[in-house]
Amino acid sequence: MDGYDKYAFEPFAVTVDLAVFTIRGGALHVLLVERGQEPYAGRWALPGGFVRPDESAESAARRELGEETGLTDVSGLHLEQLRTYSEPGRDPRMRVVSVAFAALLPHAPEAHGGSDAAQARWTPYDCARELAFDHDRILADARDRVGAKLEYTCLATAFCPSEFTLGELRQVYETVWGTALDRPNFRRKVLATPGFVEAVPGAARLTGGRGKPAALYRAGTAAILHPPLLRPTPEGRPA
Amino acid sequence: MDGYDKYAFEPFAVTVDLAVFTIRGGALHVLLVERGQEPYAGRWALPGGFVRPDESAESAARRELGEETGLTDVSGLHLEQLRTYSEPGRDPRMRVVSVAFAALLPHAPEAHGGSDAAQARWTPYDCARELAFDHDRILADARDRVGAKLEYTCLATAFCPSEFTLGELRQVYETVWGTALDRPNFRRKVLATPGFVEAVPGAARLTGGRGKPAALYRAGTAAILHPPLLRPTPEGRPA
DNA sequence: GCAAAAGTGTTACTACTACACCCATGG
DNA sequence: CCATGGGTGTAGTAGTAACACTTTTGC
Repeated sequence: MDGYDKYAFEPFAVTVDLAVFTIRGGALHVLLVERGQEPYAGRWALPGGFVRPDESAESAARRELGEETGLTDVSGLHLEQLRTYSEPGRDPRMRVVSVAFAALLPHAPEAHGGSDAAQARWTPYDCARELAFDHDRILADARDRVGAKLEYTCLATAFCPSEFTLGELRQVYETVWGTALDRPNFRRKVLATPGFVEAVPGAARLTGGRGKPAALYRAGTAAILHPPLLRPTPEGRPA
Repeated sequence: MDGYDKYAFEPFAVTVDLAVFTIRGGALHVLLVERGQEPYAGRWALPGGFVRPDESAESAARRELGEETGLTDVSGLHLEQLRTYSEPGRDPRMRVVSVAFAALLPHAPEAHGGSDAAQARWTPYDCARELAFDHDRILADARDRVGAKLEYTCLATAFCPSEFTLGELRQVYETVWGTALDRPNFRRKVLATPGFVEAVPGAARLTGGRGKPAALYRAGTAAILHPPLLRPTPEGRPA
């Protein structure tokens, strides 16, 4: 098993697949591209592409993210490796091993084709069904991971613009988790966690057109949330 | 980026690397193999090998686990995908992308060469330094992941034999985390979590030669631990 | 008896839950 | 004025931390 022979095994292709999430109109959206060729021609799929010989999977994912979203600067965006999908039959043509990533975007630029001709579109998560390859599963895994990470990390700010209200931050949780949170308790929890958010002095903004203007905050420097912000136990869990 | 051409890119080799943990004498140990050839000849490395054309990375990892440990049945052992390492220069000879896994073994069978000739040895985690390739980093990542998963899953029972005492289970936490836990509180926490452990009626065992015989338990059916069993905040964390 | 490990009890405190309530703004 | 969303207060409770204490074994 230790003999490295470049030709001892059938070559593998290595790709990256991206689950790019954003929140639009109170619903979780994911970026999909329409496939132009077989297999799965005409079907929607997660954006992605080959890892080039001179780059890591992380570099490839960030490059693809820029190409697909059309954003000029993707260096600050949160990009997280999920896991690698390697079942032998997952691509009918050849052996393709895919490293999956999740990305979180604050504001949704209208999707466009990017550098290649493929059509790209923001799709509500619940409508993203019957994707090409095993992308249904990758997408579901990505959402699970993002939801879990909201509990014990400060990841939620990655969905928000540089300045945001606590109501917008709470909407991130409610949208990803699909549950309502108690507003006063959420506020206290966030403010009691040092480094989660920092206030923008004096700034305020109206959110829904009505109501009291809300104070603005920026993302803090902390990365983990301790103690965690546990989602309400839906029912299936013990305790 | 969507043109699948098997020869458009330099071929990648795909391997698995395994961080196999066990607990021996109150210390966390990891299984290492000695490399017989360049590069890194004579250095210690994590066990692993190529993914074959007809198997997934998970299958390859379980196959390698059986070969390296000499265990006849590895089907029930906990095996968890960590992440994939794909930096271009991580193997000096060719482009190797490696999917890393962590495995947890209850009792430590004396290591032996396994099916191939390489020497294998259980090494205390703290002595596993200067490994081949980027295995230092993989090993550190594996330990971090296992430590984190002890907090919110029932994974700790994977380190224990089929019947174990609560003292042994507590030692798992203390060994992996490197901190002491309050014995009475740990006991209550574990027993208060439905499905974590189930009592073996009437059974008892002496643990340290002295002391009161401890009741025996088996691993339960629950997988997640809710609420989590948080490790004592070392200092670096907020709150 | 003494040391060691298992097991039980108790108190104080943290953190969260579920509300009621007030404030500021647009219509 | 009312509806809407932001912000504050507070009592009850679940869960944890930090002990003291008893029990059962080997030496």
